[in-house]
Amino acid sequence: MRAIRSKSSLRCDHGQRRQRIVESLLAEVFLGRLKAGQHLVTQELAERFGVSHTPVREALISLAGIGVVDLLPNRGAVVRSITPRGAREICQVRRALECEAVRRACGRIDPADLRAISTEIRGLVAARRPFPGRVVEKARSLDSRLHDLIAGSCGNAFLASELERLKILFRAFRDAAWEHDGALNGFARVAEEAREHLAIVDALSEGDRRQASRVMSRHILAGARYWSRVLRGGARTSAAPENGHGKLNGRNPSR
Amino acid sequence: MRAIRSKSSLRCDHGQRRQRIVESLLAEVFLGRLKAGQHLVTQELAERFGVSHTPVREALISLAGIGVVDLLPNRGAVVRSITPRGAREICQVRRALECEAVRRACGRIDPADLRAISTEIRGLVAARRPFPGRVVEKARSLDSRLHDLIAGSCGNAFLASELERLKILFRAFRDAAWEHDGALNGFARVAEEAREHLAIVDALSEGDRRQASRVMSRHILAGARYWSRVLRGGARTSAAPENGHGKLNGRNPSR
DNA sequence: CCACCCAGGATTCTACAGAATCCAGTGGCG
DNA sequence: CGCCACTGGATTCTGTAGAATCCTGGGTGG
Repeated sequence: MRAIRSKSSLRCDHGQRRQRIVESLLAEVFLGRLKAGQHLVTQELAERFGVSHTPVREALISLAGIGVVDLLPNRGAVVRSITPRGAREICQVRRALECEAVRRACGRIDPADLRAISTEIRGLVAARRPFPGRVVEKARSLDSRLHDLIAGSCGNAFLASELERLKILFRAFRDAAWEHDGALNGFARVAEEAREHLAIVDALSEGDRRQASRVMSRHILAGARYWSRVLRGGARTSAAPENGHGKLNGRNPSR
Repeated sequence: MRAIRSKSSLRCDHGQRRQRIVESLLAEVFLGRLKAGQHLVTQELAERFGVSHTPVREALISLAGIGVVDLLPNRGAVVRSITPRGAREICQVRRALECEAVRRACGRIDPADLRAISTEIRGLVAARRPFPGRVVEKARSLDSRLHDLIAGSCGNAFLASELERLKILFRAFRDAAWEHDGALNGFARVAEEAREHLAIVDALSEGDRRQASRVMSRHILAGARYWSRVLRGGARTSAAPENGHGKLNGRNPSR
């Protein structure tokens, strides 16, 4: 049975299956294909991914560690509800940490990196007409790069890893919002975001911690407001109320 | 083979073994029995806990999610080094989040709870002579209760769960510090801590967010300074330099 | 209404394959 | 002659699969 599987296929993803499954499931949650409250059945997932149930289970444990699913003893995993309230809560935490990071990064970032990213942001704003799809993609990538630069330069590796974790949870809302919104308000938001990014970069360039923290705070809150507005205006709420019938009582979460 | 094991022991914790192992390992890390850099071997742990290696693997994945161990692909788990730098980093993150929490908790906490905890703190300070051991224990419990009260009242469940996670990591330093310090500077710190706690409670009672955040920040930093001082002054550094020659050979048995 | 039973699924156990490390023996070089 | 790099096998550990065991929830009959 194992001989049937080609050796090369085993070699190439040995030790990576759990991670691959984690990423696939994350993507599905973020794309809304797996809705909040949905019961994740080990065996189904195993068949779908073409592996046995053990790595699936381990992937679910990892996801529970990240906070994407809840693990109920002897009953399996359910996708954690992403309520508007939960989104707000995550944004608040992220705001606190991003502000801390940007304060600490002040004066530590290589000015050349700042200039480079500043140039790119300006270029993005200037050239956003011809290829709208690409522009959105580029905007995401720039946002990610700026935040990574700050996290990486804040001199606190633990803080950086926490921000990375939050970014994963964050993408859930961002991508869901983009999907709902399409190109409706997206451009306005891209432009707004670019302005916020420039303000952050400027504050960093001048070494003004207080200002950097302030504009970062505004940036996170503006993003949160935009996403929440789009999602509320959209067709669905991304929350699943049907698991509220009192049975999944909080055995203390296994993480 | 399985018939030898008594059925009752199997039945009583089925579905909880992973959790039990996680907690045991956490306790051992915190008590210093498992030192930073130490290699955790699946099979040994399985034998020690009387289970197979699957739940042990899953427990290690959970611990990696918390951040207590590092999972190296194909090489297993090692207890994450607790360097002075890492401790400082965690403290910085915790400070940011505790300040955020206390700001949000301002005006939301039941005044009766505040009065009760305030009374207990004063009682602790007054009565700290007769039973020194008990006093330290009580001080820990009070600290924990105050922070839990704030986290639980900040109106942000996600923030509360993040703080809970940090508290777990935190205990590593705190308990290590207590162990080193014994009763040397402990009483001074207990008294100091009590004053800080009272300041926090007072600020909360008055609904002064800015002040609450300020004293909370000072409280966290003072604790960090105390622990770092004790650990530096103590006999060992709580980091394991002996595996620094790049090999990480797991020859030393894990006990 | 309560006790019992059954199906579905979660958890754990056992066995085995792949990968990394370790160690001794060998040969080259100063 | 002694020391170091390299190589081959042996060992140990991790990762995966399939089977066995156990738990939960719902249905059924008294």
